[in-house]
Parts: sequence; C-alpha cells; structure tokens
Amino acid sequence: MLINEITKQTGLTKKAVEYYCEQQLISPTIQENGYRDFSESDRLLLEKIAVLRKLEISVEEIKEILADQTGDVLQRIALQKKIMLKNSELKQALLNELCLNASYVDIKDKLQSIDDQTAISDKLLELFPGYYGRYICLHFARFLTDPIANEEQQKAYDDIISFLDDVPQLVFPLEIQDFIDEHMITISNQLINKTLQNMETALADPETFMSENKDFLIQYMAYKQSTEYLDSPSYKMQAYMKEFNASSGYYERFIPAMKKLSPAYTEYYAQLERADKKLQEDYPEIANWERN
Amino acid sequence: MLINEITKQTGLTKKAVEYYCEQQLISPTIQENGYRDFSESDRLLLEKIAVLRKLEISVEEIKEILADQTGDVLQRIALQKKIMLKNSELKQALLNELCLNASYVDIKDKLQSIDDQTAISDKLLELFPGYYGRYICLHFARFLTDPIANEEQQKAYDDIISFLDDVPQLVFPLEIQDFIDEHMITISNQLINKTLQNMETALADPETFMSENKDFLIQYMAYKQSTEYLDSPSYKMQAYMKEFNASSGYYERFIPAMKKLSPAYTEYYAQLERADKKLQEDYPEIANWERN
DNA sequence: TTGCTCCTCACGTCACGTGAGGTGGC
DNA sequence: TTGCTCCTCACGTCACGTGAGGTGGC
Repeated sequence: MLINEITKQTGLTKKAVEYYCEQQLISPTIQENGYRDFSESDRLLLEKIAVLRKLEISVEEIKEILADQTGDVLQRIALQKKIMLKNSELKQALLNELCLNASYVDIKDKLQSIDDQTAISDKLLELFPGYYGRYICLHFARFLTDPIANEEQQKAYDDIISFLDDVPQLVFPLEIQDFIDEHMITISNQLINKTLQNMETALADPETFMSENKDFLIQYMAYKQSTEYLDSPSYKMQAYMKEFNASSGYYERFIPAMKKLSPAYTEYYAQLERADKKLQEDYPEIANWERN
Repeated sequence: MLINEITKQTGLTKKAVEYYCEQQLISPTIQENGYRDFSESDRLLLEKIAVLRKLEISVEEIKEILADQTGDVLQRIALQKKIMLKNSELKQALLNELCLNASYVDIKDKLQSIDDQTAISDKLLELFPGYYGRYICLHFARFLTDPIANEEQQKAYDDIISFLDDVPQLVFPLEIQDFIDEHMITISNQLINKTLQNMETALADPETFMSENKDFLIQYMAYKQSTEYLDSPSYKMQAYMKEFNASSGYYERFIPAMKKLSPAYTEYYAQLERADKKLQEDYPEIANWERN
C-alpha cells in the first residue's frame, strides 16, 4: 500500500506518516523505486499511533508504549498526564479568579504552590519504577493538596525535592523485577486508588475493621510468618524495599519532611501508628507492620 | 535596574526577559552602552507576564490581554481554555479506558466526537465577538455532550461547521459596539452560566415561573414596548442581532442543524416554544419573543 | 589584568506544515 | 508529452535553553 492509500485509511497526513517513518515508529519496506510500501500491520500500528497522538502523548512516549507489552508504561504515562491535568484544572480556576479581578500577586503565590505539588508527584513517579511509582505517587498525592503556608513548610518542601533529586532510582534485582513484571503490571491506577481508600476507611476506625476482619487478619499474619512466605519473591521484594527505604534516607529525610509539609499526612501517620499499636496489643506475636 | 536584578525580582530567566523584549511585550530604555534599563513599571508588567505565562497563556494572547483595558479579552481566553480543558479531561478518561484494555477502534470513534464538540464551541467563540461569543458558546456547549451516533447527525455536524466557516464574523456598528463595551464587558462567564441556568429552570416549568414572576414580567414587557426602550442602544443591538441572524442563515441553517445534531437541544427548543406559546396566551399583546 | 556582567548571533527543541525541485508510472 | 504520485531537502513554527564570541565596568 502506498502512502496516499494509507493516509486515506488512517486519516493521518502525508507529513505525519513521513515523520513517524523518520522517527522509526514504523518501518515500511522500501521498493526499488524508493517508494514506501506499507503493510497491513503498518496500518494497524499507524491507527494506534494516531489514537495515542490525539490523546496528546508524545512520539517519544509512543515509542516506549509500543515497545512495552506489559502495559505498565501506558499506566505510568496515564498517571503522569493525570497529574498534569490536575495541574491545569487548578490553573484554570486561578485564571477564572483573575477574570473576577483577583490581584496578580495573590495568583502568583497560589501558582507557586500548584507547581510545588505537581513537582513532588512527578519526582515520586520518576524515582520508583513501574507499579511502585504509581502506588507511591497516588498514595502521597492525596496529601499534597494544601499550599505551602509558612517557612517551615517551605523548608520541608525543599528537603523533599533535594532528597528526591539525590536518591538514585530504585532498581530491583532481576529475580524480583521478573516477579513484579509477572504479578503487578495488571494492577490499574483505579485499583490502586480503591486499595488506598479501603486502607483509609480501615485506619479511620481500626477497632471496627479489626474485629470485622479478624479471621482474615489471623490468616494473613500466619501466612506472613510461614516459611512459604519467607521464601517467596513477594517477601524478598518487601525486604528489598525496606532495605532501600532504610538506606536511602526515606525514613530519616523524606517521611519527617512530609509530616512537616502536610498536616493531613501527619494525621494519617498518627492513625497508622494507632492502628499499629492496636494490632500489636491484640496480636503481640506481630513484630513488624508495614509503614507508609 | 539591569537584567540580572530584574530576573531576581521576577523569577524569570534572562532568556525569557530577552524574548519578551524582542516580542515587544516590554520596551525598557536602552543605555548608551547598550545595556537594558528596566523601570519599576517594566517590573510590574513582567510580574503580570510571568503569571499569565504560567497559566499557559501564549505570548501572542498576553499581548492582546495587556492591550485591552476592558477585561473582555481575558474572559474570552479563559473560556477558550475552559473548552480545551474539558477536551483534555474527556481525553484523559479515554486514556484510562485504554489502560483498562479498551480497543483502539472504540477509542478512535470516541476521540472523534470529542474533537467535534470542541470544534463547534471554538468556532462559535470565534464567530461572535466579545460578550456575545462567550454567551452563545456557553449556551450551545451545554448541548454538545453526546457523540455523533448516525449519518444524519454527521451531516448536521458538517452543515454546522460549513455554516460557521462561511459566515463572516459579526461586526457591530460603532455606536452599538460602544454600548457593548460600556455595559457588557463586566459580565463574567460565571454570571452567564448562572443566567443560563435560571433560564433552564424557568423553561422547565414555565407556568410556575410565570405566575411567580408575574409582576416583573408585566413590567418588563411594558418596558419592551416603550419608546424609551425602542430608542435605546439595547434595542438597536437586539435588532441588529436579529437582522444578522436572519440574513446569515442562522435560523435557516444553524438552528435546524443543531436540532438534528442534538436531541437535548431539540428538547430545549420545544420547551422554549411551549413557554413562548404560554406567554402569548397569557399576554397576547406580545408579538415577539427572543429565540435561541 | 582579572572576574563579572552585559550584548548579540546561531543553533536546538517538537511534531509536523508548507512549499520547492526532482523523479517515477501510466 | 501530460498529469499524477512519490521522493528528499529546506525552512518555518513557539518560547525559550544553551552555548559562543565579543564588549563594558570596576
């Protein structure tokens, strides 16, 4: 199929198709006369590219998406775009304020805090790969809604940024990465959000949650003690994360700064500790409980 | 004040400030040695520019905003951006669908209808200047929420687009434009939305509305018959609009196509006619009632 | 003289659009 | 030969970023 035919079928322009060829998104066979010959699979690829481009995904990102069969790249990009969209929505609200004669100085301050929030979410997503990045990003994003109100918070913010800039990207050993690729890539951002919400309701009233889910908790904790679990890649992954967090300064630098920055996170953390304590009282055989 | 000082005060980069100078957004005085000397008012201008740029407004648009003292330009641009933001939100939803394994073909169709809606809103805003553009755009945007579902709707859509492309931009005579500039520029998009909503509730149950607002309606209609009104620029403006709509094909081409395109608009129009009829029954002295 | 600031080119970015100039196919 | 399609440059876009190379001020 020649280029004219393919533009008709895909709705793309000639120049767009030429550009995608140049960028190696597609590689049609070249005939003797130099004409490009597009196959049926080229057409399907171009249809995909057209959709992704209309969704405002860059050519570089499309390359990543097409090279990845797991779907995790698409999820990460969707989350990135969600962060950016939230940023744009907040900015639109400020623009409306400006229309109603708000002062430029007020807007300037609010703008700053919007970009601050976005920067943290972005860096978290960058730092942790794949599923973890999405989880951690969605988890902390919940607490990044208030503007920076004082010097202490500004300092905490600067600490967070410099911490996130300093820390090398988390890289799992191959066996753990294989496990993640196999078991976690199907976890959607939607599912993560649901999990986070369930966690929130459980923490809001740990007594009720623990009495209602008693059987499950006992089973779960028994499993966590079993050799089966301790030999599993799941345990190894958890242990690796814990080790990374301990050695990277996540507990010493990041978490304390988050507490200073966000009153909402401080409260969340207190709830976590309360639930932790309750759990240890009721089930003293438990030594460790995951923290976020 | 030299450039280094101004970058510190505004938070802009040197290159950004140089670019704004080049684009004539600011014109600092040039010293004998060729150095730029920024005044205090240059600084204030740059602060404004910085805010507007962060709100993702283009340099070209900032020029317009700064040249316009009325505020109407800012309102138009805010509405344009609102349209684009809605477009992005709908696209984000589609991206999430893709993540959950929706087929590219389904997404392609939905994308088309999103861009169709956006195109109509855009063109309406372009066609009618100032306050009218905003009003008409917000008015019709309410009915552009459903995807094109069949051939007839597709044809109606094409008719609307070709109509909007054909029609020359509405230009008011100077005296009417002066009146608009004086009285309508302070009307915010928010206020327009509120007015549209009030209209909607009134139309949903015209009987109740008319009995509750009887006194006001009588007064209003008496005013509409008075020589005072018939001599006013307000009347002239209405008459000019009516004449424009009649001669441009607005009633013959645009409105029928809107009815075909949007079931919601058809219903709205029926409500309008019902209210119109009721009004004429109760107040037979009324000859004309505005249509939208 | 040194180190700093200022200036003006020039080129790169991203995803194409808009020609120009030349060749191939029928 | 004509009209059409295909090809590959080359330059433009938008809001700057990143140097390079040169001058001014102290």
